[in-house]
Amino acid sequence: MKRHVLIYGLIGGVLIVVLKWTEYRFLVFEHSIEIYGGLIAGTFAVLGIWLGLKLTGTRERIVVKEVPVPAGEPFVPDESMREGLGITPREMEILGLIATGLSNREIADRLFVSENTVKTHSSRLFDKLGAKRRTQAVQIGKTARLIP
Amino acid sequence: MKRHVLIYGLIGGVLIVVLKWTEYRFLVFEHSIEIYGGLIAGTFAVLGIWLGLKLTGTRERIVVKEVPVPAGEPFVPDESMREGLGITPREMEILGLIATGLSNREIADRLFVSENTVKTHSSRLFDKLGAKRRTQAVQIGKTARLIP
DNA sequence: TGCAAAATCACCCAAAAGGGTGACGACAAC
DNA sequence: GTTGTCGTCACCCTTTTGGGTGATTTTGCA
Repeated sequence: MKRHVLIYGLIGGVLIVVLKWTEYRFLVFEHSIEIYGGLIAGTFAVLGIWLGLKLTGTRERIVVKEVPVPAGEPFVPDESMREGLGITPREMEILGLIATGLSNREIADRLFVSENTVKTHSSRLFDKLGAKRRTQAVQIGKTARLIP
Repeated sequence: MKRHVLIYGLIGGVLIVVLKWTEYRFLVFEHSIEIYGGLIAGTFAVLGIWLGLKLTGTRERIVVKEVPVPAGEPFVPDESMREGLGITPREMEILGLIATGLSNREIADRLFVSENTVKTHSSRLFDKLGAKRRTQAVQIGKTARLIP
């Protein structure tokens, strides 16, 4: 996003030069004020549109939607299943955080450990679950009742 | 969407008249070319930004509010939610396959399309869901009742 | 029947994820 | 005390993902 502002400033600088040139070229010597005005109007309109488009990259409208959710048991992780697979508590923790859609970096920050640590944990976790990807690990963990 | 362009043109026409007026009012009699140019530049930049803002469709960001409901139903994907987010059927299909833990390559093979196609589908899907990762997309899709 | 949306694919680049290996301290069990 | 598990971290290398851009074809609907 900072790049855009920079580019905008640069283009602005170039424009000043161009406009200064056109000023003496068309205005002073031929006095064609209409061309000058049109030029400025056109370029700035285009520039404005572009800026506006760039600026609205993150414009979102919040829509609150009520969603029915199955009420009932608050879910308890299957401890015996966890033990059976030889998954350590820490690995379970990582699995839960993976399931919420966090990246390794974010998990590392949340648990105050290094990203490498998270990676070894998840690596061993995937191995124990027989998963090749984190999405698969989540899927398996879900069917195994390790996570809700 | 076309209305905006029309309005833009109309305003442009009005502006030309106004500018013509200011030209004789301020420019010819006082020769303040800088003010004239600045005026045009400013107005058109603002106009352009406004147009750009109008042109970009507002993106909807779902905020799910969970409401407890008697559990038991075999799950039906929330069509209104899908439409509301502007997610296409094909993208839904990809979301479902992602949720099962498949890689892009595997999804591509299953749907008989190229991996690139799957990537663009998932890319747009993540954009619409406001997800940065596939695991997050799955999580969001789940809470939005798009997938079981 | 013509336009807009959807679906398809390619290419490049950067970031994230995953695999493999090795290492070190803490702690419990034996 | 030795052994084993657990949690921690590093480094390297490959694969996977994701972002961005651009283009073409299909198709559904006005």
